[in-house]
Amino acid sequence: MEKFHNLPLEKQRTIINAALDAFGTNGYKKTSVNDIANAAGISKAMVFHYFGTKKDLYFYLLNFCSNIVMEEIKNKFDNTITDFFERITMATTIKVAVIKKYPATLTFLYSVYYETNDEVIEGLASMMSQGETFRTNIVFEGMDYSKFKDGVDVKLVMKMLMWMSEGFINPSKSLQVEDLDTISNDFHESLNLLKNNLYKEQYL
Amino acid sequence: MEKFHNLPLEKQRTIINAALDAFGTNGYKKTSVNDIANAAGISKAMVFHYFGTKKDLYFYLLNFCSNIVMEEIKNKFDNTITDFFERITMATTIKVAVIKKYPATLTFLYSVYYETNDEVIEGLASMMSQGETFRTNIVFEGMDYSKFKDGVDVKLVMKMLMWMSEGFINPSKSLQVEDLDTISNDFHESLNLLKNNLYKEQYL
DNA sequence: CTCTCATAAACCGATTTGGTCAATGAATGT
DNA sequence: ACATTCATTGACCAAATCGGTTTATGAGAG
Repeated sequence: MEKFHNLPLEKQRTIINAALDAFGTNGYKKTSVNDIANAAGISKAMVFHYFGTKKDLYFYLLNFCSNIVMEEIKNKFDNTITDFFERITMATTIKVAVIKKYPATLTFLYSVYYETNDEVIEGLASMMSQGETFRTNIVFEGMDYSKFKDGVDVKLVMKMLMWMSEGFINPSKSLQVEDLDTISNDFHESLNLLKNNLYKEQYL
Repeated sequence: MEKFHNLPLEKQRTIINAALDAFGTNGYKKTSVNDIANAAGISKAMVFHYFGTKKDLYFYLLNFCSNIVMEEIKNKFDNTITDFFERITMATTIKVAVIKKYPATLTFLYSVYYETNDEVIEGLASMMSQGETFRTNIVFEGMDYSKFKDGVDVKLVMKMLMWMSEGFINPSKSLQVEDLDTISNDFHESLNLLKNNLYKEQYL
């Protein structure tokens, strides 16, 4: 692996992006090392030279993405914030930051979650449950629901926002990084719109 | 093709579902006829027996799905409805109906939209543009935006709803058909919530 | 003028690909 | 009872692709 890390950072980025994108969209089995090499603009032999085997590469990426996400959470997550919309905004900001670093990170992790291939699932189980509980905790735990107008079904609002953020960072849509700021602005404006209309007036 | 249509309908369904699912999740090139045969519980030879070639099957499915969607639109679409939320509700109802008929229809069509394989793209271009303009027309054309409260950015609401419906029918999420009614109920309730809070009082 | 080492093309056996074909066997007509 | 039809499949085919290795090249460091 030292071989890989001796490369110029830009080249590392290119290769990692190519690999994340390939695995993320096609899964472990359907992704060939050739796919990755071609997308990265290097020869297939180099991939093996850097990472050993296809499986090694896969787990390297998994570890790599986990670190990115966790680091971003460590930097940006503030559990003292109890306001519903601020929490969501925070979560989205984290997502956007991750995507800006390596665009296919979430697509890849998402695909890992649904991976079924025998050669890799064994190494996945532990990490999965961990991530799952973490994710729900981060969004749901300790939030202040009291600011909503009476009659507003907060669980429903939550679901709406889940759907929105799923559509918002839809993997399949060839999301350009340049558009990301525009879109995330729209998203934050949407949150404001909701807040303005669903919170009691005293909290606006 | 007569061969295929002589099969019991249930078996046709199984095969089509398997093929739509496979092509939809893995694209044309990465989907092998074996994948489809195995998922459908028949031998690979039968697939060729029924459909000729892999490419023939692909275009058969494309035509099949287009028909399903268009038929459902013909049945359920009412362009005299100008109310924003009723329009959205209608569109969603159509989507749900399509999914109930053949769960992978939209996933498949979505994947066709992003297909890049040389062997098939040529046959796709015309159908694509057609579907695109149709879809935007169906949602945007002739809608009455005047019922919203002043200050509500209708375009933004539109985007929200787009995101919601994307997340709502997220292909990757292993959406069970049994859950579909529950989820679509939630979706409709969400629409009501929005309507109640974004429309001028006189229109509630 | 070496020695090292990143790199890619050529190569390896094994598997998989799209597609065919012969053999089976259940149904049908006579 | 026998012949015919035909859906179905496992075996098969050449060609491509698979994960992975090896060899040849060439630029850079000592």
